[in-house]
Order: sequence, then C-alpha cells, then structure tokens
Amino acid sequence: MVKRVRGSQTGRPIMRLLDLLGRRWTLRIVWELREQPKRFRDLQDLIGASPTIVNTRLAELREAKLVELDEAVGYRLTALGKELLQLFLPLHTWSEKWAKALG
Amino acid sequence: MVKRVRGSQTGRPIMRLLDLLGRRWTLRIVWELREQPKRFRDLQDLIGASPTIVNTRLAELREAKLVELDEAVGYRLTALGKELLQLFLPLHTWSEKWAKALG
DNA sequence: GTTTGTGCTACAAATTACGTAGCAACGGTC
DNA sequence: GACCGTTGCTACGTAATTTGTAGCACAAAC
Repeated sequence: MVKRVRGSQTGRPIMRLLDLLGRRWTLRIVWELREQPKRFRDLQDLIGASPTIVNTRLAELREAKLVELDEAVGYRLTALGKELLQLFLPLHTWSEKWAKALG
Repeated sequence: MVKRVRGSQTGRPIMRLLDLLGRRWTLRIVWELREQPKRFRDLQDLIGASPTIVNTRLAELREAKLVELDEAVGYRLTALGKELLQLFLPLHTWSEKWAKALG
C-alpha cells in the first residue's frame, strides 16, 4: 500500500507556469500574438478552437498578466508576455531540426 | 457569413511542436525528467496524474523522440529531448520574476 | 511460493472542449 | 431612426478527454 500524493500544489512558480502553459491552446495563443495584436475572432479562426475555450484561455492569460485587451487593436502581449515569448522564440528554429529528425 | 477554417493542420513544425507541448502534463513530464531518469510510478506520483494519461503522454513523447525508456533506469530524455529542455531552462528563473510581478 | 517492483490496461465517472447559435454594445450609413 | 457589420463574449447540448481505482502480466528478490 503506497500513499499517493496528487495535485502537487507546491505553489512553486515554475509549476504554476508549466500548469498554465500546459493547457490546450495556451501556448498557441501566445504564439499567435507574437507579432501583432489580434481580435477575438481572428484568434479563434487562426487556432481553430471554440469561442468558449478561447475566452477561457484568454481570461487565464490576462489574469497571469501575460496578455491584455486593448480595445483599439485587440488582444496583445503585455511586457511580461513579450519576455516569455522571447524565451520561446528559439523553439521555432529548433522545431525545424526536430521535424527533420522525425523523418 | 464567414467561412471558418478549423483544425489548422498546417503541418508546420512549430505547430506540431506547440500542439504536442500544449497538452496537459506534457511540459511537466519533460521538466521532471530534466535531471535523472524516472520510473513510471515516480512520474505518476510527482505530477499527480492518472496512469492512463501518464502513459498516453509518454507514448506521444516517445513517438516524438523526445523521451525513451531505458529498462535499466526508467524513462529519460533523448538527445533531442535534452536539446528541447535546454531551451526551457530559462523558464525557471523567469518564472520567479513572473510570480513576483503577479503580487 | 510469496512479496516487491516494473510498465501498463480496463472502465465507469467526472471534467473539459467542441460547435452552433446568439446576445449586447458600439460605430457607421443611408 | 432603422439597418448593418464588428466587437467581445455567453448558453447549451453533445462529444472527447481526463480522472480515479483496480488490477494484470512479467521479472527479480527473498
């Protein structure tokens, strides 16, 4: 008999971050906002998710201060969001190498 | 009337990668394997997910050649997986800053 | 031969996501 | 002022995914 500890609410920042980013469409949304702000429906069409979940993820990202809504232009990355994106940019070139390795 | 295009199967490597990583527990599993190999149940306990989903994600990661099973020591990152992890390591320190910004 | 550890599966229940329709507010435009 | 398009967003029934628990088959240790 082994006691299992589930949920792992350690509260460590890295875990909070991985939990947030490890949800469907979250990474994708940040990625799509990398260049210009996007409207709600533009995001919806680009990633191909239901408005329900797009709105949910946007709400989470806004609460995490990674995304904000500027009524004049649409959703865009905050300063924090842009910092995070910078960390992810190398993924782009690496993914090409990875795709080749998969054959 | 606007035609919506859903699914967005562009096949672009970055999209494949974001799709893979943007599934629950995937990022977390890669993270937990960053130092030493881990056994199936160790992973399960560490992240607090059901064995079903742990196995599913591990299968996806193995197919993506990011993780492999060495029967002697358990699951571990492949060379590709380690490369990917290197790109993610800065997240650790950044997440601390992010957590402070959230207040 | 019984226990322990291994990866993994079955299956019903709970949770999450999807797809479609549509709302309320705002700005034109005729 | 009636009409239209765009905006962000919500309702809601259906479908897909995840969870939690139990347990299997195999191998090694004792």
